[in-house]
Amino acid sequence: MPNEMPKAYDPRETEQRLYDWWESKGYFTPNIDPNKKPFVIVIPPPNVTGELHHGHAMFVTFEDLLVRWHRMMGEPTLWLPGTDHAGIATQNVVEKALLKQGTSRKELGREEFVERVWDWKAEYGSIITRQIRRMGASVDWTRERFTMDEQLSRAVREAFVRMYEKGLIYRGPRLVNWCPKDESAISDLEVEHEERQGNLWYVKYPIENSPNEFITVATTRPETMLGDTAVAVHPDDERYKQLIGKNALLPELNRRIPIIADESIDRAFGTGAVKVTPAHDPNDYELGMKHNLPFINVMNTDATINENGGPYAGLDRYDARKKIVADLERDGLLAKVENHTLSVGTCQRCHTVIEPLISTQWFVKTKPLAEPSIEAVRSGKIKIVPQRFEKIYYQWMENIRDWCISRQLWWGHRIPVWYASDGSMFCARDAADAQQQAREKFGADVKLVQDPDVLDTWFSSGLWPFSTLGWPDDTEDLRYFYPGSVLETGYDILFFWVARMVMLGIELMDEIPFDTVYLHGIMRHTDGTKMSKSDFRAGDNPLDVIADYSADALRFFIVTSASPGNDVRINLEKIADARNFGNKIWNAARFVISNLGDNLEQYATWHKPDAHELSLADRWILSREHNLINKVNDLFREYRFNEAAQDIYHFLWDEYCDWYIEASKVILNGGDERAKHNTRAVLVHVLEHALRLLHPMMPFVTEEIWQHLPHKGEALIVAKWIEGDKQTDAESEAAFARIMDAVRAIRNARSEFNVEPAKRIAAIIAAHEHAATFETQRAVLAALARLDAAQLQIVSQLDTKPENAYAAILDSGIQIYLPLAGMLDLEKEKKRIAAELDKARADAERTQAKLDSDFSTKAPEAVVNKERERLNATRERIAKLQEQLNGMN
RNA sequence: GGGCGAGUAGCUCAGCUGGUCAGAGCGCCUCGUUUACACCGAGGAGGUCGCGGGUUCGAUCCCUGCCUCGCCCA
Repeated sequence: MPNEMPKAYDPRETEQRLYDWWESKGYFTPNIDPNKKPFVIVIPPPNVTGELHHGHAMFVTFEDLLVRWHRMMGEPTLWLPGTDHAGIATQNVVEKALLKQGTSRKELGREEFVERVWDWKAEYGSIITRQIRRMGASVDWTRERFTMDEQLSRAVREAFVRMYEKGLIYRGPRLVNWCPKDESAISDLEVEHEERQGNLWYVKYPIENSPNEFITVATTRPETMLGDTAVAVHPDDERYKQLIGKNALLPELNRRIPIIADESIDRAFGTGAVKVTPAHDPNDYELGMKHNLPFINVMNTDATINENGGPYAGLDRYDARKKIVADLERDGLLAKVENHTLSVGTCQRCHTVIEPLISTQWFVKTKPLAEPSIEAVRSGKIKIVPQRFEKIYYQWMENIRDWCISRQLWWGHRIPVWYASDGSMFCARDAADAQQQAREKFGADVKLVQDPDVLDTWFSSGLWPFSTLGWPDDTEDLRYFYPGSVLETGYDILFFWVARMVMLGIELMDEIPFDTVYLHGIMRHTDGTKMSKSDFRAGDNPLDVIADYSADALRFFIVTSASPGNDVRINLEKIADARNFGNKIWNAARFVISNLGDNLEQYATWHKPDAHELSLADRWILSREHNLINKVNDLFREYRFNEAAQDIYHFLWDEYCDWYIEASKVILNGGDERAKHNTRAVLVHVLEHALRLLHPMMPFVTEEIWQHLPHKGEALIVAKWIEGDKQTDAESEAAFARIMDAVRAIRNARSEFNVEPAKRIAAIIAAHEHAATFETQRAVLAALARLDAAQLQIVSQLDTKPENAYAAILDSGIQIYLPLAGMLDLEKEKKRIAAELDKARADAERTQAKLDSDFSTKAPEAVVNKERERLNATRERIAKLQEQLNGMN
């Protein structure tokens, strides 16, 4: 098996097979060990509205990375999957689908409609879980949940009842955001504000008993005039002072309304006088409360004008607007019309312009919940990463308003409140309990009717970190896995979801739901638009990208492209590059395995040979590997996964493949069996360690390669993570860096002079104090720079300069001569050397000036020393360049 | 009105607590059938790090003002 590695890695076959294998082995399910602290993430449950897009791939990528990392560290790791019923959103998509089928929600009736939604949920729920599997998510499917599961629904009722009994949930008429299309209230958060072009109409309101006198008000919504119950001006406004206390006559309806004064009126807006419509505007609502004005609702739930609108009753709000404006104009009461940009609120789900409407709804009193939630972050008990989101969190929490949680929808958790015919209200965990309460009150059984409304989806999502673990029951899972560890999600649902979980977790569990919030950015199309389920475009489905490039490639692209908290644009070229990377390490592994000989098993365990038994390249790559391990550990802990990914990429591609493997060929093709053995061991060991570091990002290709490599243990997914406490070997790194410099210089010259790639050339290297080391690397130099080993001279000093030779003088002062007789143009060479000399001199001068300045007294000693050393090296190089130039004259 | 983020090579973007940091990938140019890989290898060109001040021995990275774009909240 191990040696049967095809030339190109085939992810299509591999990924599916490995996922099934992992799952069947039970690796995704944690073992509850009371002696260990578990690592817990609950999935942000995707809405069952439709298929997942790349934005979901983003959370899968980061959460799976965290989870695989912690699992490898030996922590009992739970990543709990599930989906959200997404009340209003799902109801909307199903309604749209019904419309296409020529029917409608209302035509079907509540029961039949809800059944259709369950069908929808079944279909898309399974598509979603299939998508999550294909992305490689190591979630514990044995604990999969849905927000409308019976147990989770019980949690919702329990939470409602407890909070109701505590006075944290109340019911009452308030001005709410009303969506006329959904015919439901929505919360403040579900209103999206957008700038639109509109008009400002100036309307003349006649003054009572003064037929030729008017007060002109400016309004952006003339139709609400029907509900006006006052005109307001600023108390100090000289223009209107004499009118305060008088009455105006509402045009067209001829209602008598008072002219009142209030400090909040902006004298600069319009005419400085405004109409007051307490039942249809948030500011006017406040004014109405303050001045005890009547509240006249002029609209039906579908935004048509109701009977209070007199002659306009029955008209749609915009038709009414047109007619009212026309009538005003006819009556000479329209002073003027201006263009005006205004901000309108629209429904997040259906983009209908929302209508502020007075309606009896259920609310959560949020202040008492927000206070401890603010404190949880302020005290550091909850950490938000990146930290800048903490400020945003505070701003929202500190200005929080009560949360309207009732929805006039059919899909969702019914509000657990029952009414008797006299209006008495019974909040209960179930119908029987409500009946019992009623019996106690009335002394007899009475007919009860349950509140027809359902709860805001986010109310149940807010319970997700504990409802999924069995709450309100006292389960083993709840005791062991709550509170969770990290809550990972997009910053766009910080308020909708994260804040609510914190509030409800603290309130109902008396404990924060997680200690870290990691927020990632938004996935965007190439044109910068946000991906969304409601605007699903071709190419948005991760499965399509996975089919073309592999899940590993998609994931690695996401990890490398998403710097913490920043948005990402989907980029197929980068995904292709990530796929190429997988192929690259696949082929590196093929090389390694094919060079191990027959007894592979001896390389399954790493025994580090004594340093003197290792080649310079061996020591170098081991040190580089240790450096990588330390860095990746640091970066992982700081959630800087993109930087860790870049580091692993460059380590494997540039250092391991381009340099170490190439250097190892010298030994592998040589005759020193002992050295061969050691190099093989290093090749396996370093690759195996790198695979462990990479596994959380590219789980499939790493596992597949790992299974081919000699290894101890059953699977990479449960192999031990490598902690970052590794010693590095600065001396070997510097020594090999000089070899690399020499090779690069020779390659550069070869390229510059168009030396045939296959041609082996002669070289003289004056390596000074490094001559002995260079001598040991003779074969490596010859192989990598394609030198003729027989004509490679390594000396410490050169008595006479070779004639007609290309000269390269490295930063380290090492001189390299390539006898490229016949190819060299002496004059050109002089110019080249002279140019280098100029550059070096300028550099030295700059450094000297720096050292002569306050720099040397004020900068830290280490920094100053570094500059000094640099200056010395540059000076040595200058001397050698000068010498070279002199010799050419 | 308040707040946040972005403006770095042709493109897409990295750059941690200020000290070779001016980087990556792609694209571009020149070479290449070297027995892991053309989903590859070698070499190369390319940027006054939005603009103006300031702090500092030293700023892409800190402060301030401005411009452009995006987002959130009211």
